[in-house]
Amino acid sequence: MPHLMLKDLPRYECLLEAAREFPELDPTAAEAYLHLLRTADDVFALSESRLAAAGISQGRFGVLMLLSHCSGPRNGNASCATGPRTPAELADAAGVTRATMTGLIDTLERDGYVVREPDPSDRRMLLVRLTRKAENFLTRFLPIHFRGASEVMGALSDSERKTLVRLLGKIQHQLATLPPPAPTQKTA
Amino acid sequence: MPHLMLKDLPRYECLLEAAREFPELDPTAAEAYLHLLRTADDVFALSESRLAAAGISQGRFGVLMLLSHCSGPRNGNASCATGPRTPAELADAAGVTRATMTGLIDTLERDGYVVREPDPSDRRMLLVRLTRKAENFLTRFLPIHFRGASEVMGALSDSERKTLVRLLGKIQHQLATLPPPAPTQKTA
DNA sequence: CGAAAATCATTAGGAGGCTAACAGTCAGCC
DNA sequence: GGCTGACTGTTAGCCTCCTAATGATTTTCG
Repeated sequence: MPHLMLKDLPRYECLLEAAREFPELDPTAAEAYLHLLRTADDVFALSESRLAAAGISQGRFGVLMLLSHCSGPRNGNASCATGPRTPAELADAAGVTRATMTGLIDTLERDGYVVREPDPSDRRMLLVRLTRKAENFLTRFLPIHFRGASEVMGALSDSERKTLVRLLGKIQHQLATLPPPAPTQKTA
Repeated sequence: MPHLMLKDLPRYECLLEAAREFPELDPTAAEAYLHLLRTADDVFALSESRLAAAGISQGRFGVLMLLSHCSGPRNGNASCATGPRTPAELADAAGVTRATMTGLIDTLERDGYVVREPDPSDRRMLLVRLTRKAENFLTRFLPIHFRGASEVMGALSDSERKTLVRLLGKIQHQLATLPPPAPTQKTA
């Protein structure tokens, strides 16, 4: 659900002009910043529209993906081992709250994609399982999804992709070092 | 309000493994694709948390930004000329529906950041205007906002920023050439 | 002139986020 | 054996986004 606002990015001259008023505005930084958000938003929107055409939302699709690579036969591969099964594990893996995951599972269960089953060993817990319908959906849709990603990234060569990943990695690393924001003081 | 799901990106070996099952999955494309969405989501989340600390949401902030560079004195610069004034113009500029803009203006007006005024020349229309409170807010917050963007992009040198913008531009161009998705057929 | 079409902003209802509070269940520790 | 605390999933209420339908107004054109 992209909502970046600012559909049309300001042109570089506008950034330069704004920088005269705000010395904190670094034009090249702002340009890269806005392009990053804008491009990712467009990519996200395309993915979402494809999912919507298939009748599912990003959030729900994410849950199906998380469940898919654990409901199949266990592969011994340690790197891609058992996935989440309980609502709490799904929430942690997806990066949303448990309340949100409850809502997602509600709609997925209503639409017949998953079922909740009690955990025999701990009555507090539930186990979420994909239905046949969900497996059929994934079998049908995942090729479309992967092909879509390949098409988007088809604009870049292999070395360009590596460069992009490297630059994004630097940004990620920078994000990890930045302190969390404190509440803005009302009075100067 | 980022909700990318997939908090932890799959490792490259997992992509390779998945590619054995799905020939449509191009591992380097998927890697770049996921990193792009993930990084932008993190950047967006940081920005949102700073805005939340200042007591405003991304959507509302976007509206204030759109209104800010038009309510001031008219500069003759054609590149940064008059901004939107009516709810419909704001919705178009922001890339949201008019109904959504109505809701945003509702809360902004409730909180005293904007006022609605009737358009004297067309009684269907309204003019949205920033209040003194909103201008004070922007004066106080924009430096924080710009500094935040600079900090994030501080991870990259000037040439790296140029490279990033260039690669993102290629992706944007590719997006523009891709056809819009058709509804997924239920039957193969 | 007057009816049809277009455009305006809004409302209603749904989805997916969040926080906070809740009842049920398990584990530990006197 | 029975508290206490930690953990489970859920509920309730709020926010922002969407689509679709509505009423009011302007514009267009026969």
